[in-house]
Amino acid sequence: MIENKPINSNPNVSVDCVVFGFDGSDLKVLLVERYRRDNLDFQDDTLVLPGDLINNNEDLNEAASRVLYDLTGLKKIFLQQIGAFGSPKRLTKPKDIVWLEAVRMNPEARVITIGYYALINIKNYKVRPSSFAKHVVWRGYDEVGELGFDHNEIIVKAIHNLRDQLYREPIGFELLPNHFSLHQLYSLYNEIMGGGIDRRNFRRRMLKTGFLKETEEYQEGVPHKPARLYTFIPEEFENASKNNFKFY
Amino acid sequence: MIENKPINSNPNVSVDCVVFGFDGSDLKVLLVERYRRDNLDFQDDTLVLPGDLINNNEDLNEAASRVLYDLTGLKKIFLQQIGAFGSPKRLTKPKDIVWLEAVRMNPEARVITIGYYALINIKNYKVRPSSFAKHVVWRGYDEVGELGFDHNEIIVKAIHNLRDQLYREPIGFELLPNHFSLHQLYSLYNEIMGGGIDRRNFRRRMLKTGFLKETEEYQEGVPHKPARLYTFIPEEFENASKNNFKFY
DNA sequence: TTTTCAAAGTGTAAATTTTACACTAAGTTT
DNA sequence: AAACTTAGTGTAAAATTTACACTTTGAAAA
Repeated sequence: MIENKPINSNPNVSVDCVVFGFDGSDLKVLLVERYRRDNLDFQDDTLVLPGDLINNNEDLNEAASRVLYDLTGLKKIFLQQIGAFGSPKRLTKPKDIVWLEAVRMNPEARVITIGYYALINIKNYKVRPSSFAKHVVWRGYDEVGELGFDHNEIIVKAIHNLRDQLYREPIGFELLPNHFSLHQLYSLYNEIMGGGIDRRNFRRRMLKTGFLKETEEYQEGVPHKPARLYTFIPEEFENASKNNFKFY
Repeated sequence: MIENKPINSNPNVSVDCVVFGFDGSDLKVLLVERYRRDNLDFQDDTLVLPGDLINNNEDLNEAASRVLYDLTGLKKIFLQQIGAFGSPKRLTKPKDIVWLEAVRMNPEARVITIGYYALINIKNYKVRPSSFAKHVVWRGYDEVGELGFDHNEIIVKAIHNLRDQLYREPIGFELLPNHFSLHQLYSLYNEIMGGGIDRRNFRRRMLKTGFLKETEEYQEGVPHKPARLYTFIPEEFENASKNNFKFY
């Protein structure tokens, strides 16, 4: 199936997105089965990151947003560029070549990809009932196995970047519902940072920042004392950022 | 002057390098006068970052290294990727278009550039006596004026990245001679971070890290007490990095 | 040779931040 | 009513960070 892309698709530059989601205990990554996505007529169980060639008239961020919209139906997803991946060998695994020849108009073309990571609230992402969803799968970020192309490398970089940002920018909230318990927030941080965070100290520190506001809502349907829900106030964060703020 | 580039030069992807140098008190950036570099027959006083289209068979880092080698004669320069810049408008200033039409085989091509920053010991960079050097100029990093293309944006990103890394990775030493005084190191950090660092505390902290070793050498030719020179021990840094090291 | 100048080099006490740690409270299920 | 599960809370010790000023040393000038 050779692509029927817009003529203005650029053969040399693509974007690939590491979409993170948090299910309450594990940090997951969204992967696609490329042979099903692309309706190939041969078997190939390779998983890859969602991605595509860019169009010549679109910005890189736009391209990444487009890819995510096509995949999830979501707009305004949190997106962060993590850099360019351009090894001349990045598309030279045997299966990758087969795939390129089946799908690309010029399979020999040198392709540089721009990596992004995206954060979505996994609850907002409704798996579409159509065949569309059949090629999509969530995997624990450290259990993805060997992906196609250089996509393992991109995930590693994305994780680094995510950890780096987690205590500098208020990005964790992107992965949670609008109203969340401190336990959810704690689990998220603890999971992303690889464990070892003290629960009480974490709670104190987060509250001290002043950009969590308590709501009058509580957890529901849990078989124990329900936790109070909090919400993140972006304005307070902006404020704090101006005046020598230290998250941690 | 249309370029006589290797055929395998990729029309859609370039690299641009923000080369930082430190002269003892100011952080400088290396810029080129593009009309002189490219022997154009019209006047154009625009300054730009050193950069070039990549070749199809070379890695992105290789391309950046090549650009720096061509410019400075130096190999093994410290290089760090800072990301891709790909706005469709990034080459649309009037003067930029004139330049593209004079120099590029396909001036309309969409070009994504991969930004790098490089750190060099300014003393090692001998301005070549030939005409080669005539198009090169050092400028204070915050006094570069309006550059061609989107190169101001790239510098801003480079500075951010540099500041970010300065206390995490031992990159400051790249800008200094092998043997340096603590005063030089202090000035460097203080300049890059925008001032306000306490001199005594800085000295203590740096020594405490354990990856500075004192030499038996002293400053020479200064009209006051000569400072002891130190040297950076990469092995000690690697060591410290493994065991929960915190620079700051 | 003495004085002057400029930067090198040094220590401490107070404030702040970080860390380690365990029991009571509240709601649900049995 | 008892048992279970997670929510929610405080403190003291240790470590780190901060603020701050005088003495030393060598070269240059007088």
